[in-house]
Amino acid sequence: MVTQYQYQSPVVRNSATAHLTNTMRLIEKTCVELEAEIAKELADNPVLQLVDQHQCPECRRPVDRFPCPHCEARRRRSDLDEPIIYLSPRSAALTPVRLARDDTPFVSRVRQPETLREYVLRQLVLDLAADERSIAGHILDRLDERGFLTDPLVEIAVYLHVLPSQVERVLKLIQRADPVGIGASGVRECLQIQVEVLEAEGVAHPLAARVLSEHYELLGRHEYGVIARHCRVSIAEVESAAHFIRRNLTPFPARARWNDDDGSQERYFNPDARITRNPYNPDGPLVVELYTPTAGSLRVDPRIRAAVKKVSDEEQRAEWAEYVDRAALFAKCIRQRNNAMRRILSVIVDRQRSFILAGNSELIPMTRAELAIVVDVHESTVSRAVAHKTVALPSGRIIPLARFFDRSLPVREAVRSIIDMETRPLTDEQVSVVLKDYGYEVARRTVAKYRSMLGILPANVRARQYAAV
DNA sequence: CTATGGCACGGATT
DNA sequence: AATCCGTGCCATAG
Repeated sequence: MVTQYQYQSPVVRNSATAHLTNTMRLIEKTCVELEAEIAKELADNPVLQLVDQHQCPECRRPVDRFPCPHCEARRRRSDLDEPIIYLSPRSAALTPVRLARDDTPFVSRVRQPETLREYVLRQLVLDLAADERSIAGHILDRLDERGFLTDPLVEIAVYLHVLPSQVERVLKLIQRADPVGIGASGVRECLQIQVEVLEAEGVAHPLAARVLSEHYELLGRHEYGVIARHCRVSIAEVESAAHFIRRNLTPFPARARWNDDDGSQERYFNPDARITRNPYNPDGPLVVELYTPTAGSLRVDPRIRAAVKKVSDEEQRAEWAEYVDRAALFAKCIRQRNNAMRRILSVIVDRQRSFILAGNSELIPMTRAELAIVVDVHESTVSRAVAHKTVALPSGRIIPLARFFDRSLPVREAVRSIIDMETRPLTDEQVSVVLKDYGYEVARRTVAKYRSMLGILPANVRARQYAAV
């Protein structure tokens, strides 16, 4: 295998291979990342030219506004049966993200969708000294999927060669940042932190903190009577504290906000494409706006190309010719990337129309491999194209492109609706039986998995909740 | 005894 | 080749 080719590399030894590698690399990039990539290349390569900021990237006609009126006019046509895709400069649709000037790891590495790690870091930037940032980053990297930090504090300090007290300070900040309680050592500490923070915000229950710190085990076993005796208060008061805890605290803050499926809490920004209905033909094919990082298109500056040929000095000419080749290569790769994205999106939007319009339960299972065959690209290309990217749906929701390939989403949706409609708590086994009527053959164990993914408590606990009401 | 969650295995997917 | 996902088995809690 050829070593990773870099644009900075002075010599393009094998242009065919380099071309492939580069296209792959670019397909992986989200629109925002590509914007940075292009900016860098434009700065590095004097031959590369961004032509006509007022040119439609789709039809190449000069335009004074986006979306391009000509392309928009195409949307009026109702005789098309394929999704309409047009390229649109992101800057025309969205406020551009300010690109980081310095190379602080957390700004420049921002990917979409925004991860918990970045979300938390952004909140803390101002509170952290430069050397504390790397501590914060390390801690956030080490969180398990529940959002807890299982490594001992001292171990982290040793690993990073810093004082434990420093790590402690950073950890404290993280624990109190927005998904309150992440970075705790376990559920118990997590809940205690949440109570603390809520108290500071003026939301408090007289007994909650005490019950949590002194009678955590009993609370888990719902032994309210015993707790009441210990604290010398009535059972009703303990129950009210328990209710407060259930109501206001979450044992898994990371999961509640980030790994949920219901969409209400998703925090994705800067989509790579936007899907809308065709206003002129609402029942016709959907319209996809595929965002491109730049207005206009990239090309080799023709004046320079001509001038290079006339350079008499052999060595000089070779050097410039290299720039020309590299610029041409880069422009071609960008075009190819956009083209691949377009073809892939077109098929996805065509197939998943009802999912896009109606919601999770309508998702038609499809694999990246299938799509690769239809679009006639390698499956790894599809993988790269959908990785890390997000699309805005007509509803305004922004979802990861990879969600279109989630086989179990409709089943999970069914699980949710079955439990929503239940009159008495159904056990996982019973849910599994009901699912059969819906046409989903799912093992009991799998129902349990989906249920926990949805953040729905087990049947026996739900029974208590109903009783409490 | 029943319901659930952890662990781990194997097959599919990437 | 690595990762993800569904599932079976088993221990545990109620």
